[in-house]
Amino acid sequence: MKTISRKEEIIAVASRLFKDKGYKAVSMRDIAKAMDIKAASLYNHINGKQEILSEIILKVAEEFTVGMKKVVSENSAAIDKIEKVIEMHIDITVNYSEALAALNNDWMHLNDTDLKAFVKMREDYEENFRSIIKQGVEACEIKPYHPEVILFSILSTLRTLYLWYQKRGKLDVNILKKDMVSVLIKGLI
Amino acid sequence: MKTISRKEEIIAVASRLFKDKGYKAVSMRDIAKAMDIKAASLYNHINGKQEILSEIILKVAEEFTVGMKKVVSENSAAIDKIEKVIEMHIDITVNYSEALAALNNDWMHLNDTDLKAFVKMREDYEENFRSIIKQGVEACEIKPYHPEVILFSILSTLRTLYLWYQKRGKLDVNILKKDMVSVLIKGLI
DNA sequence: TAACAAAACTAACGCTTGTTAGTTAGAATT
DNA sequence: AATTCTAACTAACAAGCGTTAGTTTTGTTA
Repeated sequence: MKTISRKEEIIAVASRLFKDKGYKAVSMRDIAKAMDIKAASLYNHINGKQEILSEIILKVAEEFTVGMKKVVSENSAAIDKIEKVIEMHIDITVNYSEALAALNNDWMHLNDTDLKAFVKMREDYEENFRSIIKQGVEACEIKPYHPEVILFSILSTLRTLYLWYQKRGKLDVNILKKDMVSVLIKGLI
Repeated sequence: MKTISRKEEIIAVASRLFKDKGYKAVSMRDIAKAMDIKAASLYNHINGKQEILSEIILKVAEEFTVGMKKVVSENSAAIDKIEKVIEMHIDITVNYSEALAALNNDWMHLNDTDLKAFVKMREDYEENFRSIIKQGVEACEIKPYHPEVILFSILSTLRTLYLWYQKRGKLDVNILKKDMVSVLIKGLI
């Protein structure tokens, strides 16, 4: 009986519109028109425009947080952890490809409370990733580049992946994982 | 006697504001307030909001186009060309760090004519880069990964560099170049 | 000092924005 | 059959938007 509620439908439609034009450039009337109803009707299901943005962004942000926590708690080599993070990132990209645009570009339009929560999650995520890389450098699993540059390089690639995943016609996930892991990691060892 | 005109001043201030909140979230009154004048006064120097965006984006886009053309015309190994592209990207990032946010996030709000021009430049740029990589793979200078994945990986990193360059307190350019070239290229050969 | 141009100002325009109030049609429950 | 609930509707609000017209200030040149 698992059907999607009207609220989830609004969020899905909004995600798609936000992806193309950005949060501020999409009006409630735009969202309503895309659903063939009037703007006022949206308020039977959601409390406001900002709430839509929160639901989109925080849901995915929590996925990242949970995924990272799982990887960190593993008892394995740093290089394997990095591989796991890359694969986790790709999985989330595939499952939430529409939401990632808002997460990357419109997070600053969250309300104060949600903004603080988001920034905290993001900082923690980066800090965890940084620790894994440092651990790998110290254990000599990874070449002694500046950890910050490695972190930045991998993270930029993963964070922009959603753009290419959509443009290049939704490639096969397993092939994608294999290629990305190769390109991003092989140079480090 | 090279002083900056009022128009250039507006564009500089707008770049900074667009970087933080995005084109659509910044009003003409915001820009004016940041310059301690009234919104209407801006129109003594510029024709409209969209013109500001065009000036910001197209100026940098042309820098990239010119830079790429120079690299392509060189008579050198593919791997050296890639290195040159990376260095060129870093130079532009350092010189136009404020403008790059608009170029990356707000290009879709350009007017029809400028939008077409921008998209064309961007496609040409990517196509040139792709050719260099293919050439490198065929000449066995580069490992035989899928060229598209290599292109995507390098380009995402370079395109997001402006964010980190600002956050990490404006690192030294030459060190940055050396590290980036290492991390991005060493894994390929 | 008078004339001029540059660049600021005030006031207002038509339009869009997010949102609220009150109403109505149809389906589900009693 | 009567009631309640759900989800749509119309109409309107105050605030903010980009932009224009007309006016005043300011600084330079004749």
